[in-house]
Order: sequence, then structure tokens, then C-alpha cells
Amino acid sequence: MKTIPKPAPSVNLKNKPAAGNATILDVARRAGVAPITVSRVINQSGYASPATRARVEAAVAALGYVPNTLARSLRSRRTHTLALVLTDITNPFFTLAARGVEDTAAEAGFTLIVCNTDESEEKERRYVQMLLEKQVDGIILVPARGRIQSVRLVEAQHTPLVLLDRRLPGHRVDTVRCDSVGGAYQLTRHLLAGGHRHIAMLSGPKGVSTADDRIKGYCRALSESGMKGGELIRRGNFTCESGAEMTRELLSLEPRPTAIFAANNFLAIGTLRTLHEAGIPVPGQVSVVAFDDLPANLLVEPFLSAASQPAYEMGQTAARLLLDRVLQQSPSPPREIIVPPQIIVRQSSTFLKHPVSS
Amino acid sequence: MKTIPKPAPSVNLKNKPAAGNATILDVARRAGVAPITVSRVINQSGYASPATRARVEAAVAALGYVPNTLARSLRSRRTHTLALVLTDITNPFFTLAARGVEDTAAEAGFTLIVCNTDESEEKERRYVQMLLEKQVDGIILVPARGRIQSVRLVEAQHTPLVLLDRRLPGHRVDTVRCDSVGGAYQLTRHLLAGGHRHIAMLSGPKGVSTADDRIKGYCRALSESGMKGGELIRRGNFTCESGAEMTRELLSLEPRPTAIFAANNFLAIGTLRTLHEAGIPVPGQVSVVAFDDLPANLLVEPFLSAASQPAYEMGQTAARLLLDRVLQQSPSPPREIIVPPQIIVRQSSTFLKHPVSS
DNA sequence: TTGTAAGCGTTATCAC
DNA sequence: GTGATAACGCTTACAA
Repeated sequence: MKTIPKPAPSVNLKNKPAAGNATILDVARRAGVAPITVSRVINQSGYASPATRARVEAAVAALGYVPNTLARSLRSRRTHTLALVLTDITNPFFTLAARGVEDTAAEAGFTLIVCNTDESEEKERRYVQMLLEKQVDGIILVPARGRIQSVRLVEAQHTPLVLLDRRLPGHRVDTVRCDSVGGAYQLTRHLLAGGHRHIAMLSGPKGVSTADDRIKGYCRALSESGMKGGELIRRGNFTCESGAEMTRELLSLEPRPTAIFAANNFLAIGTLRTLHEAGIPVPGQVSVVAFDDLPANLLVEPFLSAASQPAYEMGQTAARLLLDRVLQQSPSPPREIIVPPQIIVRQSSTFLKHPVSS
Repeated sequence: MKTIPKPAPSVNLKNKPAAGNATILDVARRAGVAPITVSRVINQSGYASPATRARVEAAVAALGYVPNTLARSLRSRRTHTLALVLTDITNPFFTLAARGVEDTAAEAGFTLIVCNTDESEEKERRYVQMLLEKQVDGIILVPARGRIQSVRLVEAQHTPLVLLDRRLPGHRVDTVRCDSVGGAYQLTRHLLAGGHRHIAMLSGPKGVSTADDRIKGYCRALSESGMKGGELIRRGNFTCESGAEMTRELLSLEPRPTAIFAANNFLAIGTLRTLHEAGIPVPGQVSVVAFDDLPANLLVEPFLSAASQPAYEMGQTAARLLLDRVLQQSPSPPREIIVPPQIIVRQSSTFLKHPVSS
């Protein structure tokens, strides 16, 4: 963190408040009432005679008075601020989820702070600390790894917490996530039904529950068919580059896999790009399926078979759970909401239309 | 794990603070020093003997003390919080820009509040009001329309402001945006050079500077070639649906346009989708160009000729300008940073490769 | 090197 | 209906 120059020596002449920085006291003076009366008028709490109300409102308008929430929050212990700590808002899944969170927060009169951790536990810890210091009313967290250090920090402050997208093994917290095991299982079954016997799995880092669970679902489907998938599992990062790289390696295998399961959207794009560059037709020579769909908004024509997650709704749900905790004091037991992904079969794993596209 | 206990009913026994909600006073007592000394230690301002420092740090750790930034900010008049008010973070251009802003803010120790206005002036005004009440240190705004109501609010509070992506006609404020006129001019020239004489322009709402300016650049290029573009200009929203709809209408014209210029990424996708559904080959029968590129991350193979904006860098720059204002008191004149778009010619407007694709 | 006192702008509590 | 007073948790200004 950089150093920050100390604020200008406050030359605040009491009788001449800088225009637009009036305080409740200035308003009170101008309206000829006590500060608390102004407070009651602007918060619509307590009674005020129409005449008083009018005078106060006139003073507010005349001075361009803007209440200082800092002071209010210091007293009321509510900041009306939520935080969303995710790995990378650039991933369309998280973009949409974030939008769901923001919309829901805004409806309830809450503002949202967004933080990108890039899968770094260290960044996550620093952000969480900052957020707690800011006294946010609640935090939605996409945990970077399997560790619970950040979670403990939050819990120690009694700040409501909801996990989004990923679970934290062995820790009971409010969670909203997709059924990764089930979705991966179904997608793998789909490939098996298509006759594939050499199915590769590209996934994310160890300790990230989505990466682990999608591998688990894949393995379950294979073993039900009496196969083992171990030697065709690859793990990298949830990025295009990683997907491209792992795919290149797979292409050199003998026999070559006839299908590739990408455990997230970025991996899938990396895979498709490598196949495209290598001139390998999809699904002609290699079928591709992915966990995570790409938003319809961003595609001319959907092509990829996928387990689609309701990202926006997941964000909404997470925000609602969180607001529940924030607004009601009632300490109910942790809730885990697991939504089913939608399995969408498209061209990338079937022979219905032309082979290569995007 | 146990459920989160209700914050102790404020029976705040002064000697026994609830674990994890200790104040600076608790720390001071435990360390046997004055609160101000604790403040000096944790802020690394002022001196403290190693022994004192150690005792304070031990007390902080023992109590799980988390400083309350609200109180700090109330005194120091710095919240270390910036806000980004944009139309829709779901648009990849804004997603990337937001990421640029957040990264830059985080580096400087600032946190970012994100607000989506959906092009609504009303929402914009409400958000801006909330943000000012929260005493954010600065605001980056993508103005929803040509009105300056929100801007006046911000300026009345002497809160630093930077406009992003769009200018506000007749108002001098720090601004970071792309050269829409120039980019549109070049893209249109490219189409003209390709022999096109019936070039349609799909743009956004009136009053949005990017929509207006891109039309202006288009018109300028046409008139330089002795043509008028008026009757092939369409205006809708910056959405897929709008693009699809306007494209359908264009297809019924006689003679049919041979090229379509989409003024943003969503419009372009709507256009391509409609053409695809109508079985019209691109660029075989209709060429397409767009302002805004789609992030490489999201595409298997780039196809669309475009004026690409450096979204991430624009976000960074906006944040830097803002932090400049926030950290330095020196009131310098408004700066306007206009970055050139990169014109990228791809298949959608040339005959080099296969006709229809992504 | 450390401490005292005051105040940041608001609201809770109790009084009139 | 309206007001006086104290407090929220911290830091600035000044003192020792």
C-alpha cells in the first residue's frame, strides 16, 4: 500500500461552511430547530409538525445538505454496504453473478463493494480485513482456495457471510453453489452415450471445490461404465491459456482422446482454440463439452455443449441469504443452496450440423 | 461449526468486551497505554518505543482487534473508497474497464463500490446521492444521458469526478474516453474502400455521446465520398435485441444495404445473429463492422472487424486521474484523455476466408 | 516517547 | 411535537 499524504490542514471557519458541505447543525440553525429535529425529518422517524417539516426541507434544499452516513453508521452500526469478494469479475459467470448481487443489494438500499482476488489467498485475506475495518454489513465470498483463514476472520467479527460458487470442505456456512458433481456426471454420461471411450478432463487447481467436484463427477460416470479416468485428467488454472496448453499436450497422446471435458468456460475456449488452430474438426474428430455456458449475449450462435449455471440467479440468491442475516438477528442454522446446472447439448458433442464454428 | 451467535445484547461490560469487537480503548487498557498510542502503533504514525509497540501488538492480537474505519474516516475525512457508476457491468467493455479501475484502486489501498444504472438517469441520480452520503473519496461516472444533474450534485460536494467512456457536451470535467468520431470514420472509410455504397449504421440512444459521435464519424466519411447516410441510420438501444430488430428492418429495404456498421458490441452480436438466422453470408452478401471488440478471452476465433477500445487501460487511466485528484489537493484544470481505438480488419468485412462463422 | 482533551456528524435516550 | 445531552470509535492539536 502506498503512503497517503495527510489531509489538508482543516481551515474550517465555523460560521462559513463551504457551500455543499453543510452539516445537520447548519441545517438546524437555518431552520431554527435542533439537530435532532432535522434528523427526524430527513429520516422520517418521529413526528414533526408540517410547518417544521417545511422549514427543515427548505433549509436542506437551500444548503444542498447531504447527510453524512459515516456518522450515522458509527452510531447505528449499520453501513448498508455489502461486499463481494470473487476471483475475477472478468469471467462471464462471475460478471453475471455480480450483477445479480448488485441488483438485489440495490433494491434493498445497499451498496456493493467488489474485490478481485485472482485466486490469491493473500489478496483475499487483505481484502477481507479491509472490508471488516470498513464495517460492511455482510460479505459474499468466492473462496480462493480450500483454506478457511478469511472465513475465520469474518466470523470473529460476527459479520454475516455467504459463500458463492465454491464450498469449503468441513466448514458450515451459508452457501450458494451449483451441483458440480452432478453436472459433470451428466455431461460425462452424455459423452459415454455418444460412444466415447477416451475422454479427457481438464480442470482447475487442487483445493478449489468446483475443480475437485467436477473431476469427481467425471470419475463417477466413468467408473460406473467400468472405466478409469485417471490418466486423462489434467489440472491447470481456470484460464484460456491453461486450457490451450493442456489441450496441446493431449493431442500428442496415443491414442488421442476423442472427447474433451473442460471444467470451466475459459478452459473450454482455450481447448476449442487449440483444436481450431490444429485444424481438428469439432465434433468431427474431437467432441467438446464444458461446465459453464457462455452468456447468450456474447454469442452469435451457441455451439458448445455445456452444463449451464444460472449465474445471475445464484448471485441474487446469495445476496438474499446475506440480507436475511443482516436484517434479521435471528441466528438460524447455516443454509446450503445447491442449484442444478442445466445440461445443454449442442453441436460440439453431436454430429447434427457443420463441424467447426464458434 | 456453530451457528453465528447473536451480537451480545449490548450489555457491554466495559471490562469484558465481546471477543472480536474490541475497540481501541480495550486494546489500550490491555496494553497499559493511552488510545492514541495504540493509534500511533497501528498506523505507524508517530513514534513508539519497541517495548510499547510490542505490548500494543500483543494486545491487538489477543483481542482480535479490528480498527473501525468509520470512526477513522469521520475524523480524517478520507474513506479510501472510490465508486464506479456505469450502465451495465455485463457489457464486456465495462467489465474490463471495471477491472482496470479496481486493480488500480486496490494498489493504492482503495476499495471500489460498483453501481449499474442501466442507462437510467433516475437510478444514476439516486446512486450518486447515496455515494456522496457515504463520503466516497471520488467517483468515476459513465453518464447515462447528456444531462449533467448528477455531475452537479457531485461537484457541489467537492467530490473528485472522472467521466469514463462518454463525454458531457458543454461541461468541463476530467474525462477518459475513446475517439469515437475518428474510429467510426476509419471503419466507414474501410467499408467505402471495399466498394460498399449502401452502408447502414446502427447506433444507440440520442444524447449518449458515444452513440452520437459514432454516427458523426460515419457521416463524415460518407460525405467526404460525396454521399449522404441519413436514410440508413438507425437508433435503438445498445443491446443485442435492438441490434437484431434494426437489422431485420434493414433486410427488408430495397436495395438492401451491403454493409452494416454496429456502433457497439451488443448491437454487432444482434446483427450477426439476425444475418445468420436469415441465412445471409457474412461477408459474402453483407459486410459487418463494429465499434467495440469482444475480449479475446471469450472468442475461439475473432471474426468481426472492429474498432477496438483498450478498455482495461481506460479503466486504469480513469482511476489514476481520480486518485490524482483525491490525493493531491492541487486544483488543476480538467483533463480530457482521448485514446485512439485500434482498427482491426477481420473476416466479417473481407473476402479472405470462409464466409460465415462466429 | 507518551498522554490529555476535544471534536468529527450523527442518533439514542430521556426530558419537557 | 421538540429539545438537551451523551455517545459511537477514532484522530488532531497541543502538552508534558
